[in-house]
Amino acid sequence: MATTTTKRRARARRGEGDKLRSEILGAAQRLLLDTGDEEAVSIRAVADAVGVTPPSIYLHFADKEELLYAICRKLFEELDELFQSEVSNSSTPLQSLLIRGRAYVRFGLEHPEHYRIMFMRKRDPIVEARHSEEDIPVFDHLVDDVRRCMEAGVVPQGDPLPGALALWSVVHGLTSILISNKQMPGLHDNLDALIDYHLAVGLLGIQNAAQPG
Amino acid sequence: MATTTTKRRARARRGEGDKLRSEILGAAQRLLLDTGDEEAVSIRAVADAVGVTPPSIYLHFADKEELLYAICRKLFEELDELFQSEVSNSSTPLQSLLIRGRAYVRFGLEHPEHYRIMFMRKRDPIVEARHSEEDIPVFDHLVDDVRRCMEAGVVPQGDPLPGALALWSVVHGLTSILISNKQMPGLHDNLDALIDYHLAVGLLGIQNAAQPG
DNA sequence: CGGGTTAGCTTTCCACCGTTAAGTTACCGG
DNA sequence: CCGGTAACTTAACGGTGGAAAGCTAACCCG
Repeated sequence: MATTTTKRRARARRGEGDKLRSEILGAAQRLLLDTGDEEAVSIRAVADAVGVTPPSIYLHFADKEELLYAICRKLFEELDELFQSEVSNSSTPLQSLLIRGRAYVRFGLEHPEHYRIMFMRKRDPIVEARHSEEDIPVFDHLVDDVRRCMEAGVVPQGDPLPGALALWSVVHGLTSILISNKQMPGLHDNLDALIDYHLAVGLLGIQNAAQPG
Repeated sequence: MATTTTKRRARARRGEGDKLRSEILGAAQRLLLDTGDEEAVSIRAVADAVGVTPPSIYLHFADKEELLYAICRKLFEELDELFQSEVSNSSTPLQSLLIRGRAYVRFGLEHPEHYRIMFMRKRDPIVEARHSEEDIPVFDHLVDDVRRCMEAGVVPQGDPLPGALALWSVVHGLTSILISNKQMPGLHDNLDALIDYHLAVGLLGIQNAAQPG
C-alpha cells in the first residue's frame, strides 16, 4: 500500500552528477530487497524512490538492462566478499569448496530475487564479464580452490576450469530448483543434509571423473 | 516485419468453445518457437495469431501465467516422450541415466526459450505439480532409473529421490549456464565432452556419496 | 419458420511499463 | 550579473496485462 510519490530530490551541484547514479543503484537494490520481487524494480519505481523523474535514469544507464547489470556487478562483489570471509578459516582447499558451496546455496535461498537477477536472467553477467575479459573474482576464487585441490593431490591434475564449472553446476542447479520450489514437500526439511549431499556428489564427482577433452 | 493483424477467426459453434483453447495453446507454442523469444508471447500477440481479441484468451486461461503453465505441461509431456524414446534402446539403467542427461542438455540448448519457461521462471511447473500431487512422468522416470540403478547394485541403496535430484541439479545447472552463456569462450567447443564430464561427475557422485538425512 | 436464450466473442477502458525528444531550471566561471 | 551548460523535467508514444460490460450469432423450442 501507498507506494506513492515521495519527496523530490534536490538537484545535485555542478560536477556531482554522478551522485544520482549511485543513489539510483542503491534505491534499486533496496527496492529489490524490500519487495523481494524483480518486477517491483521498474524504472518508474526506482525513479520515484530516488525522488526523480523516470527519464533521469537514462542519464546514467542506457536502459533497464544496464541498470540491472550494474546491480549484479555490485552483488557479485558482495558475494565474493562474503565467500572470502567465510572461507578464511578453512584449513584445506577441499574444505573451502565445501564452505563456498554451502554459502552459495544459503545466499540463494536467503536472497532469491537477488539470486534470480544474478544467475537466472537472459543476459548472464558472469558470462558477459568473462567474454569481455573482465575479472569476476567470485568465480576466479572458485577456480583457484579447485586448482589448489589439484596441487594438494586431492583432485586429479589438469585444467581446473571444468571441475569448477561442474561444482558450480551442482550448486547452481540445486539452488535454482530450491528457489523455484519453495513449497516442494519434503525438500526443505533436512535442507542442510540435502545441500551437503549435493556438495558431496559434486566433490566426489570431480575427484573420480576423468578430465574432459 | 509485418506482424500485423491476421484474419479474424470464425466463431466456434455451440459446444465447441474449447476449440479456441487448444488453438491458443498451439499458437502460443508456435510463437515461442518461431520468435525464440518469451517476450514475443504476449496475450495480444497470441490473440492476434489466433485471429481473436485479447480478452478472449481470458475465457480459457485465468491469466498469462496460467497460459504459460499450460504450455509447460504440454512441453513436459513432449520432453518425456523424447526421453523415453531415446532411452528405449539402452541396456542398463546407468546407461539410461547417461542418455537421459545428454538428451536433457541437448534439448535445453536446442530450445532455449522453451527451456527457460519450463525451468527458469518464477513458478516452476514441476514443483507446483509435485505439490499438487500431479504426476510428472519426466521426473518420475528419472527417479525410476535411479531406483533401478540401486536394485542393480550400481548405486548405493536408499531413497532414490536425492540421487535423482542431484543428477537433475548437475544437468540443470550446466544447461542453464550454457544457455545464459551462448558466447562464453571455450565452452561450446568440446561441448559433448563437457556434457559427458558433468554427467560423469553426477553419476560417480551419487555412486560414491553417502545418502543424506 | 421464427423468436429467445445464451455461448462465444468484442469493445472499451484502465493503470502500468520502457523509452525518447524536447524543454526548463539552477549552478558556476568569467 | 550574465551566459553556458550540467542536471534535470514535461509530455508523449507505443506497448503491456487485465476487468467490465456489451454485442452477435448459433442453437433450441414452439
